[in-house]
Amino acid sequence: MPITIKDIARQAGVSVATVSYVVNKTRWVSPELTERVLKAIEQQGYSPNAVARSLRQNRTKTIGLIVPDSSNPFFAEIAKGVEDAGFEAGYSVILCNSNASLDRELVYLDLLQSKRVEGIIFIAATTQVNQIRPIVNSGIPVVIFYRDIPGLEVDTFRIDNFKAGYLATRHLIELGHRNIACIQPASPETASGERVEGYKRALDEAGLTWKDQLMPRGDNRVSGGKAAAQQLVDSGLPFSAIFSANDAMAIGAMRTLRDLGYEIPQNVSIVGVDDIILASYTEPPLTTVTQPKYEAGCQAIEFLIDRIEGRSTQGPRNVELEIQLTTRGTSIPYTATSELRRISK
Amino acid sequence: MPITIKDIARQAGVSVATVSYVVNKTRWVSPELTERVLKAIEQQGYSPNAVARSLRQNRTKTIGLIVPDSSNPFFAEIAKGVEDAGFEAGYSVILCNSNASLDRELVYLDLLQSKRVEGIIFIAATTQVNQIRPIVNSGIPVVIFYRDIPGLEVDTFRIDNFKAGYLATRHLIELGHRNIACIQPASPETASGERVEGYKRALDEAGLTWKDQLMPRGDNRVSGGKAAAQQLVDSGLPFSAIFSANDAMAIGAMRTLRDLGYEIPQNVSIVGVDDIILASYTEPPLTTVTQPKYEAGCQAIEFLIDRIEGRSTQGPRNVELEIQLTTRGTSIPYTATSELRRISK
DNA sequence: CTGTTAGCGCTTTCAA
DNA sequence: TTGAAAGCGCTAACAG
Repeated sequence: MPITIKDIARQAGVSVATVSYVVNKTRWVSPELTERVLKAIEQQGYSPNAVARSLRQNRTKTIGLIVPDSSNPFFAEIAKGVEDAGFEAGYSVILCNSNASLDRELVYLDLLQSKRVEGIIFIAATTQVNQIRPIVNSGIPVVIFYRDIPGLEVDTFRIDNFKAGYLATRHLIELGHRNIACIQPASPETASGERVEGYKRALDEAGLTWKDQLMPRGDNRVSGGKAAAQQLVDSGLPFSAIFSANDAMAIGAMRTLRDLGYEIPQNVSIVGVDDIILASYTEPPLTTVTQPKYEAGCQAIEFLIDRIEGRSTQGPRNVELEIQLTTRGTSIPYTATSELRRISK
Repeated sequence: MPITIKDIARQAGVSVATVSYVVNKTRWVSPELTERVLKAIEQQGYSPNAVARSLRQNRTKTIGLIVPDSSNPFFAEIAKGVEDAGFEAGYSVILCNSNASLDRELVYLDLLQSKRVEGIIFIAATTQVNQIRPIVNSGIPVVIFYRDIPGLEVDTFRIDNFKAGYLATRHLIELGHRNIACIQPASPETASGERVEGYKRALDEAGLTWKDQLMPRGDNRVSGGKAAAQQLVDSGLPFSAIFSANDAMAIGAMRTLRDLGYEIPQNVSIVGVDDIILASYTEPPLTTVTQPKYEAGCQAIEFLIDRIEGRSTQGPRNVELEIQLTTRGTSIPYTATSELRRISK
């Protein structure tokens, strides 16, 4: 039996309306009454019931954030941006991990709608995002990350994955590498599949060819990178550099190669994509293609709030996040030792 | 103007009560009516308003999670556990980053209370956590991490920080190290201050002495570890091993030492505490004292729900999380080369 | 300048 | 087996 507005009104000897008005400073109230109200609030430790307010005003000041895995540093950065900028604007965020499960995405989408969040930031785990349609049609603003939903009026944030792959590969080519392997994502349908296309294009333009045996697939995690690197070595083909479709796999590959006696970058150069936090802390630090994460999170919720508060009513905006090559320690010019193989220890 | 229960009742030709009963399966309704209701729901795309329900039932099925920084992998792991176990139990979580600001903690505490969350998991940024008192007294269940609040009826989760420092240092002593430095947290009042006490005790027991010059302070971040390592080297005193009060500083120290020409672990062994994700990915991987994070998050929300649902009404439970030494690559036996200094590059 | 009151959408008692 | 209606706590007309 928590304290309600009535209790305060009673003690202060005013109407509930007056209490509401002083709490919200939403109309002029005489100093005397104001003081009596504030005193009563203070004394009783009154905390206005936001649930009731939300029902009445039809505003929850809450948004939902759906990510595949909030403990993945990449998404954690985005989430932090969302939370920070949301806080500034007076919005709370409900954190939802889909764990890359479509089912769970659906459950959460329903839940968020039911809780009447005023907007949703959706980082879908698969390209199959049509599930979002009913929500969008119901009129609640949505921002989608890294996915394209043709024919849907939503703001989207994404990077040019093709360009990312292209930039990374081009960098290796400019360093003089000719035999450049590629660690691909498990499924070409994933967003980072396009990164591989960028890789191919860069090779093409340089008059180089790509070979299936030098393009093993991984599961997008560190473990997948390890397995892929093993395949690469097992193929027996020469290579002096690797483009990995993401940092996690690049890091896995680094570990395996080192375990097999290769030195990085002396024997093989590696470039990733994403610039996850781990990338700065490998030894040597990983050269990668950076994209904004925290900032993207901030911007996403700002877009959302713009729509929520009716500040932006035009058609969908598609933001292309800026990417850039961050040269660190894993990529060096091709030299005679680049393809040297150490004896396995 | 979203669809309400009335709209469904009207179309189905039943009372709103009946709609409510079929939606919640909370009393028997004849198959005919049930079907009519479900059809109407389907057709109109009705989503029950959880806000109204919460107001009526006085239950929000929501908990608040306050962490210093959700993008810090350590807290991110805990948060993931909270979210996962919360989801299983049907609870949503509002994510709150205090950014280590007392002010922001207070704002969030107020906000959560206002939103009528049913429980709060609070990872305070400072030891100054009395701010939580009013909330606890208001009757809402709270779980506190890593802090002690004498005289307050809250469940707490913590690790034995003294033991962590002791275990780590003991390990180095057993490896034959005699000159063991310590990188301390900036403020001895922080929880990890006790870790330093454990360090001292281990030295004492081994008949070793500690010197202030070999105990520089850092700011608990990677950068602080770098500065501290520099101080250590500048002191000119010999040391063959370092105990760092946390992993972040240990990682910073590793980088600086390596930059100064030391090899790790050949010239100096390092042990940290926390086992943050980065610790597995340094080169070599960091020896550290591990504590459960994801599991602790799960358990914390389960405790909370036990109280919320009245399943546990006894006095406060104080959980001591199990810690253990995880030996990886940065700690090796003392040898003649352990104190060798490389020429700075 | 302040108070009265309807009503937000839902659950649940009570009555039929 | 179902429905009518009160009421959760608050806001915001409207009235005075």
